[in-house]
Amino acid sequence: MKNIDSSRVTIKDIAKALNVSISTVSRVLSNHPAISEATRKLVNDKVKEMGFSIDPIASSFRSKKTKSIGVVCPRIDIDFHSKVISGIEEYAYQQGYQITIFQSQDNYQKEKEIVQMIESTLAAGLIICPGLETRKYDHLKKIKKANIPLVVYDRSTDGLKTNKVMINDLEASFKATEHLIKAGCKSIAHISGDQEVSIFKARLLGYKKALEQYNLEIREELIKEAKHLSHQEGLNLAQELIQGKTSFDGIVCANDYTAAAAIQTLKKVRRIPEDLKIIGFSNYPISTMIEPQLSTIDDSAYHMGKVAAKLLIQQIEDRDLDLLDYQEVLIKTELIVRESSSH
Amino acid sequence: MKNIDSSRVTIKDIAKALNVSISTVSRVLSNHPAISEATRKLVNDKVKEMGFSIDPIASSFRSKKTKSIGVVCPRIDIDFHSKVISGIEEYAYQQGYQITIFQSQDNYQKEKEIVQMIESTLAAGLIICPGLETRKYDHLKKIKKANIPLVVYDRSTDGLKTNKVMINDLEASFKATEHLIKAGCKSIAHISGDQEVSIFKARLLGYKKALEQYNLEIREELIKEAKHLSHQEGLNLAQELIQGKTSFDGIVCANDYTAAAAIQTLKKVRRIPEDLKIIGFSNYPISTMIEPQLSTIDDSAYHMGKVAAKLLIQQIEDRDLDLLDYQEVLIKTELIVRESSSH
DNA sequence: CTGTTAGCGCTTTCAT
DNA sequence: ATGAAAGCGCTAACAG
Repeated sequence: MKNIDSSRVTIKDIAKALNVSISTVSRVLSNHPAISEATRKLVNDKVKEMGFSIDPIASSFRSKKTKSIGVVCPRIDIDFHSKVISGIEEYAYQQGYQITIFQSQDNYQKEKEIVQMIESTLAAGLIICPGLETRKYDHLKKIKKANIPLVVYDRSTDGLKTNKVMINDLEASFKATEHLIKAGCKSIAHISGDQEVSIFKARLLGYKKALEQYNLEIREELIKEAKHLSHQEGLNLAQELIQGKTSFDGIVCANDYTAAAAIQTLKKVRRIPEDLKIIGFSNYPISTMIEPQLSTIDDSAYHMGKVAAKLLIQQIEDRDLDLLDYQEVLIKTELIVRESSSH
Repeated sequence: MKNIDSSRVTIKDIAKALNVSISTVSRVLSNHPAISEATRKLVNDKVKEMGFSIDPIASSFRSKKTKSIGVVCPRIDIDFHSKVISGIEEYAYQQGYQITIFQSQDNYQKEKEIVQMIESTLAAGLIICPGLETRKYDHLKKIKKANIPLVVYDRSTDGLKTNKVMINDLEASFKATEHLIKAGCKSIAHISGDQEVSIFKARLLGYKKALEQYNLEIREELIKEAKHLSHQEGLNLAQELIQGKTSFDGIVCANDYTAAAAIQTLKKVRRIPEDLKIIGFSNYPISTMIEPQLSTIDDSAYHMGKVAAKLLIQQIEDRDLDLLDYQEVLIKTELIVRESSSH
């Protein structure tokens, strides 16, 4: 009758109803070993009967621990990030964690602000994909210093020793290029991404490495940089390639938008895949909707999210273990061969 | 020297350093009016000097208020939801709120579980897009009863009186159909979505309403349901339309994937837009990458997120106001005319 | 195995 | 305009 309006049942209410101490109730709730089966059952039954659920705020306040993971990415509505986050959420939820999401908009100031906020919020951990502008990592070093587990995904962070989950971009791009070579291409062009960004640098390197390894000449005039890897840029660069004087029979693109653009532009003047083979990167929805269907590299974004979450939660729960250690996980990508590169 | 390792500076430390009471410090921090300018400045300076920031957990614990908004959607990695969430995050962050995200996977049990958890977490509010399986709204009614502000987005929830933000699907579909009619189409087909889902029902209704209004006959054999609105279904249904005996000179599709499929299939046998005009729905990236470029309806997902967040935060902060009131906001969509329907 | 007790950092009356 | 003090619900020594 007392709690009729205060709505929330507390462990005190449970204890009183059962004539035990609040510690006993608290112990049952946290699965403390030193509790008899009898009282455990008694308490658990009462908990159900009275519809009690623990107040997570009070619990966090007291224990200085939360079940909340901060996630920072440039934008949520980018296909890749939304998939990664989906993976993070799924794994985290399963493990009893919640995720709180922030968008840095690739703005360094905002990213710092967010990270600082997360630090002061007593988050259990932080998963972040640093923005394009981010060159210094002091904000993340502070997180480490504050002893908050940290995982960086997708972008490399030179000089920051921390857990990282990344696509093996170099290997993936190598595989893509090698695939075209094995399909018979002798002169392969590359539409690359912003060379200020490590993953796009890696994709260019993978392309070059494959050419070298198979004794094909690297021709700079066949390498075109698309800063934003947009469809429109792809259209323009494909046109440039056509107009250039160096002939080519294959194109490795750093994403599927530019690859789709290349297909559209080039299929008007060449037969794909007979005379020209094209491969993209990321396995966007468009890759199956274009004709010919686009071969590509699946970037396993969803899987990456799961791995990032797993790595982080491991750290959170093994907090007492070797904190100085860190690992870099390279996610394997999958070559998906469709019509645009078949032979 | 005392706090050298306890890391966190508290209001107590500030108070001690200044020889004022903790209440004074607390008042300054919460902008209480009854504080002299002198002490306000004194405290604020010390706060900066000592690098103090308020402990949000302790604050929430004491005040029973949080700055955390729960967001529940079927999946984050669906283009539409990721855009809505992006909008929510942007507005919420600006207003000093954080968003905690959950995926129901369109699973009713999981959705209930999540909502219950959010309720017990003392969330400041909840924004939800109910899953496809959800037919009962008891879990949401409980949220309302617990006095937690609630906003539902995208899906209608019959029988639940609450704040809603929805696309005006009927009007949008009407506009799309009307556009084809005005462009000269006399016999228009429709590739519809799952008719168990209210928004797809509304799109079908909008289509029919337009035909009626312009005195065109509704022919059931020109209406094809694509349960999942996938590209493959689009391919199949476009084929069915070709093979049917009823001729048509326009197609209104319930999304861009099926519309893209229709274009691909039909441009082999008809001239688009000269002999056949096609319009999609949602303005997915693919709509500008296909040839001819696809006319479509922009669903303003990002804007919808902003509006949802705004509505919710209004409620949170005007908590004392008329709680029984609720509003339904219909988001205006935009007709985007591209090549596939021009005349 | 169980109970007693001391707070965590803050907000908020109630004084003055 | 400021201070004193109570206590939010829970955890975790410590004591038996």
